[in-house]
Amino acid sequence: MSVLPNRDRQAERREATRREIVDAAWEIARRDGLAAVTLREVAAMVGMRSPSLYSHFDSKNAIYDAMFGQAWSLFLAEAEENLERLPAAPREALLDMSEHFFDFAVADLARYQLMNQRSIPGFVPSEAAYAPSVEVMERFIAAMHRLGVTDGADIDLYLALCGGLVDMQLANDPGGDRWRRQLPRVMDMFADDVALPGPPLRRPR
Amino acid sequence: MSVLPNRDRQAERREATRREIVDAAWEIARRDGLAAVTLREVAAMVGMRSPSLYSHFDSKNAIYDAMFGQAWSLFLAEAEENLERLPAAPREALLDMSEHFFDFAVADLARYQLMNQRSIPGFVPSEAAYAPSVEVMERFIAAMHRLGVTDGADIDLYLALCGGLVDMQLANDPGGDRWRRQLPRVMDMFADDVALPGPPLRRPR
DNA sequence: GTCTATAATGTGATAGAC
DNA sequence: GTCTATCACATTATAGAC
Repeated sequence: MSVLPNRDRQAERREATRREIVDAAWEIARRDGLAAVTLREVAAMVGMRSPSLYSHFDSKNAIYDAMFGQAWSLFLAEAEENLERLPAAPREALLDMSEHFFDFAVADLARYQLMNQRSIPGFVPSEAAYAPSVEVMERFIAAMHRLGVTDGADIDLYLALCGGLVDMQLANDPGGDRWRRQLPRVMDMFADDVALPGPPLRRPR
Repeated sequence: MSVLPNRDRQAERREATRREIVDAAWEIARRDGLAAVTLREVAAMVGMRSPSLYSHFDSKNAIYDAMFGQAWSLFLAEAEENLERLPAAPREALLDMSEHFFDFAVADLARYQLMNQRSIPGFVPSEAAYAPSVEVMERFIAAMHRLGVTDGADIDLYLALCGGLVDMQLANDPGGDRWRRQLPRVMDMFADDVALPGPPLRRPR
């Protein structure tokens, strides 16, 4: 009878190479912008010629797709962790969630553009790469329900508030905290509007 | 003595051609995305070969630069108009401004990306193209002052609120009004927070 | 000044040898 | 799985006709 190894070393090696390629693409994207990624430079960074990349990815967009999925998977893992350890007080919990999202977004502009803006013409994430972002959304909505926020419009609003602060921070004060420090104020405005209990996060004016 | 014509017909023709080129670029950008603009297609649309474009623009980025300047100049013209005819009631005025910005932004995704997001690697707007956006900002701040909003942090917040709703609308409900219809609510939240007088725009919950 | 013709360089992608 | 060779095409630039 044949004896199968319990680990597929070849598949592991292959996965490691795919990861190397994706990491190189991230490095270029962070340095020069998402659209500045070229297959030649990616290949050079991992010690290949560009055609060899096609043994690992079907196209350049397939690399973007892997980057998209990886970014959302990472955020999903962080969000699971974050949502489990939320403060008991609803307003504190809101602030905690928003700060976590904000810091993740602001840490990497290229990543944020890939995850949340459609800046690469023709790139549409695959079902598989999209899945973790759906999962994030489901868990986020569940967490909001536990805080007492159940109306879809309220959740839409919360997302717009966080996203707006992030966008301004990235566009007009990268590396600073001019918009980040308004998070407690905005969370209070939101909590007041949806009538969440508890003392305000900051002193009223 | 020499008689100079009082109109430079040649310069006029030249300006008209530049405008044709920019319009063609907008058409492609709206159809396929900002980064999908190619000199070949632009040239073909205006009946030229691509090298001829260099008689009118120094580079592809110079075309983006003209587009950037044109978009902000158009918004400046609209904003001047809008800011002159604001309702007297501060809350109504806030809503009016935000709806105007929102509708302008949502009407053209490619234009919004060029104006407000850095999605073209290496493209940095020139001083001249940037000028109208600075002018918009100055006039907007003056208008806010007239409404009684003078704190820089409050103005930062207002911009983030509007931008956040726009981004969500464009990304998650293009063509719809899922976030637009929250504008009155958000304007009330803001007006309450900065203690603007007047009745609320919408019925409190 | 404005165009056509052409070319140098760089890009994503494919075919086929090994 | 990686390479060489090559493709089709875009970008950018120069030379020269008109």
